[in-house]
Amino acid sequence: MCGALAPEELHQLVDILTDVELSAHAPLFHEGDPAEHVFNVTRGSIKLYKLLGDGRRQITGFMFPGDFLGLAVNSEYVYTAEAVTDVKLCRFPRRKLDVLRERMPKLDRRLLALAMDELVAAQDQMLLLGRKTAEEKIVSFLLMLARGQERRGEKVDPVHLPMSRTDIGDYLGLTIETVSRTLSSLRKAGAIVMEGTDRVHLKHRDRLEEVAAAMT
Amino acid sequence: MCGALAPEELHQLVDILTDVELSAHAPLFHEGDPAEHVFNVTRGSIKLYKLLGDGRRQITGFMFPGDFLGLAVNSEYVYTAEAVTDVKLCRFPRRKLDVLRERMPKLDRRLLALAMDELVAAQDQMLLLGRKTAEEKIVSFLLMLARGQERRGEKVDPVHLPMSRTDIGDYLGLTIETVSRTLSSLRKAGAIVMEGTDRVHLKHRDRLEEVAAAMT
DNA sequence: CGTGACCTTGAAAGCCTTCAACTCGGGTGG
DNA sequence: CCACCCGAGTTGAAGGCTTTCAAGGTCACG
Repeated sequence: MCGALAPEELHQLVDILTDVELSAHAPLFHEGDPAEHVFNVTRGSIKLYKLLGDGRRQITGFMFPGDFLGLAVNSEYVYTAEAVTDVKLCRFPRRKLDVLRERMPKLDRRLLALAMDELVAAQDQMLLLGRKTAEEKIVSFLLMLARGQERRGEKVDPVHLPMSRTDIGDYLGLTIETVSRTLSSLRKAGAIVMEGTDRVHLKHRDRLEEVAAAMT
Repeated sequence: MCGALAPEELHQLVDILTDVELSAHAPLFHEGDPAEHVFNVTRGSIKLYKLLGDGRRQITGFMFPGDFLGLAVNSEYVYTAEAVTDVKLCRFPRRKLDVLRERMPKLDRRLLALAMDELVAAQDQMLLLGRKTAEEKIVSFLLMLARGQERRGEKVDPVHLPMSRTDIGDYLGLTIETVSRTLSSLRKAGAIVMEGTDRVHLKHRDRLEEVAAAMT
């Protein structure tokens, strides 16, 4: 399944694509490491995060099959990447990618489109982190996961939560307790139905969309 | 001054570059508008923001001379842009840009580099919004402005705050009162010296850097 | 069936917000 | 010329949402 990034451009170079497997919670690379590879997730999920000096953590994104990662500046990764679940990735040497970009200018266009999408997502996340309440954050998160499942052609219901409550909190700027309490209150309000701790059925999705966007 | 984006690529096409001037607080475009142009700030500063349904606002960035803006998806702007101060910009039709990108593949590379830088900044901002305290946010913000002035070759001291307290709050996920109180407390602690309401002298910048990064 | 990791729930505390009043500076018009 | 007004900023006090601290529950695993 290696080659999801740009099949048409890469098929001639499959020999330098390497399949990589990681167990849940295994690190892929750390912020500041020399950025020698870029990756494509083919299976499972990965979290990207940054740390403050005292250990506070902000997860900047979760990556799912089809997603591309390996953002670097000055040849260093700008975030840490860690497997959430067991993961399969496709690895590609950055130097080769650079060579390829020279030869195939269209690749830059493709990468630009990816970067733009990520940038849009990042800005939505800023709005979430800066201005939404805990409930709005949780609802937005659930909807985001649902849309991801839709986009990848997976079943939409139930929404799957492969990550821990701690991870969810570190993604939404909340504590684990607030995440738990908010899910409970949504459940008690009938907005969601939990199936175990990692599957959620969304009820009245249109109403939830309104909550997430703070439509009065 | 039109042409800061990519002088070498664009000098043959200056005829489709248009200088634009805006008064303070004038809107440049709104989220959802058809994205017909891209812009380069040549003078003054601009804020970019997104709104929730009930009016809550998150400023996703401030743009200064040399910065490029006009991010769009599906030909629509994904944020609102508004002049903070009187502003001069260089406007470029997006369709022409697309034509140019066809002819000059290297332009995509340039744009990709810009998008990457913005993405890195966006992730730092997520860490700030999700995990930093009010004091850490304000200190980080002042240092960010200071670095911007350095990068553009302006005087570093004092740091200039062209935007209102409301704007600062909407950028940092705080209220105007918390911004004001935090600046006051930093002043009383001797960490900064205010010169009017819009100029700040940073004392012990190394200590402030530690506060911003939460180095224990 | 004990153990531990993860999750949930309760109670108290705290940081930031909300509400409110006051100050300051600039522009305007009497 | 100066009183007045208005917007922006500051400061105080009370309140609330989320965090912190603490305890208990659940489930997988050895």
